[in-house]
Formats: sequence, structure tokens, C-alpha cells
Amino acid sequence: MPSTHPPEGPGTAAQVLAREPLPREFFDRPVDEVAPDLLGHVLVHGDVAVRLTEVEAYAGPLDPASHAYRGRTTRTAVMFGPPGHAYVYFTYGMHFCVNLVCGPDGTASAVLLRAGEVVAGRDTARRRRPRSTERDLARGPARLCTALAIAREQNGADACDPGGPLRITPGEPPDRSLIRQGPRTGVNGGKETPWRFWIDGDPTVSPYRPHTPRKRRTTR
DNA sequence: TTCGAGATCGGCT
DNA sequence: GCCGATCTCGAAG
Repeated sequence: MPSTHPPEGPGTAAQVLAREPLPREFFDRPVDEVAPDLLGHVLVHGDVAVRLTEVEAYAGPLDPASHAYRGRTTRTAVMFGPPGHAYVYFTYGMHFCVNLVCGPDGTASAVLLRAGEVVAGRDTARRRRPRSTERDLARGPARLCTALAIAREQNGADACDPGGPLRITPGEPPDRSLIRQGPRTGVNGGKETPWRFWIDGDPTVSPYRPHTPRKRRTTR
């Protein structure tokens, strides 16, 4: 039966993987400008590439929802560094999530990459997430990291380095009219800041879930 | 389709 | 110790 996905999307997989990364200046801007502009661009790690369909902006030390809110720590040091680098963190004891640092050195703002569509290396991604449907391969921040095999080792990686293993490369930006904006997912503080951006109608955008405080573990 | 709970561990108070 | 920028599965509707 006919696939809903073209074999390789715009450009062959080899072309997608070979593209030069976005210039560092792309990230050297306010985070709420960078975030929507990232939609449609492609994160490459090894032979897998994901076209971004959903992101969230975090504004550094002034943003109560940001990891940088409590200032610079060993964990958040990368966020306080130069733009264009990857901030990878571990959460819930089992998941990794990846951000791209924005703004001038020291700003500590970043864009969380929440979801995307695998556009190259589908077989590799499927092997990493065997239980996923095509649509779910990178649908959600932790799934995206699994599909791309992003983990602690990629923390601090320069995504603008043409020779690096992790690169953010130009893709097909969506029509501006398709970009939607709303409250961020799963965060307590700063709810009022509508800094989640996604491509309207794209099936790989993760379902919005309001923050549900986890129930206290029943100690028996 | 929606909801609830368990898994699992590093960073921070 | 407490809790989190999450995911998955199973049960119920």
C-alpha cells in the first residue's frame, strides 16, 4: 500500500545528512525568535535526521520554568555558554531531553526540542524504538533523544560545527500561517508564557498534556 | 479514547 | 530525602 511518507522527503537521505549546519548567528538572538524559526529545520546525529515540528523556549535565569532559574550549576553550565551548543539533561531516572542554547554567551536561554519527524535513517531509528509507529518515533522530547541516540555524551556538543556528530541543519520551514503558539507542556512555573511552538496539523506533534503533579509514592 | 500509576536516579534543598 | 521540561502499559468507559 502507498506510504503516507515520501521515500526521502525533500532531498535524499544522503543530501539531508550532508548539509552544512545553520550558522551560529541563527542562535544568537532572543530565544522566543529562535524557537519558532527552528520549526522545519533538521537535527542530525550520526545517520539519523529529524525534522523539528515542536519546540519550547526557556528564557534563562528569569524564567521559573527554566533549569537555569536557580543559577549556574554543574548541570546547567552548558546553558550559560555560547549559543548553538546542545544542553542534554537526564530526567525521571530514565529519559534524556535535548535543548539548543540561544542568545549571547551567558544568557542561559535555550530551546527544548520536543518532537519531530524522522526524515533519514528510519531503519536505525526504528531499531532504537521497535515498539513505535512511524509517527511516534520522535514524538516527544525523550523519544526524540532515543531515536537520535542522544545521551549524556552529547551534552555540550556544538550543533553548528560542520565536522561534529550532532548538527542542526537547514530544512523546509513551514508556512508561517501553520505555526501555532501555546502554553508549555509539563511545567509548573511560567505557565502564562505561551512559548511552546508547533506546526499545526503535523501528526508528529506530541499531544498536549497539562502538568499533573505526580502522586506521592505509596510507601508500603 | 482517556486516565492513572509505575518505573528509576541525578540534582538540588 | 524529595521531586522532576517523561513514557508506557493496562484498565475502564
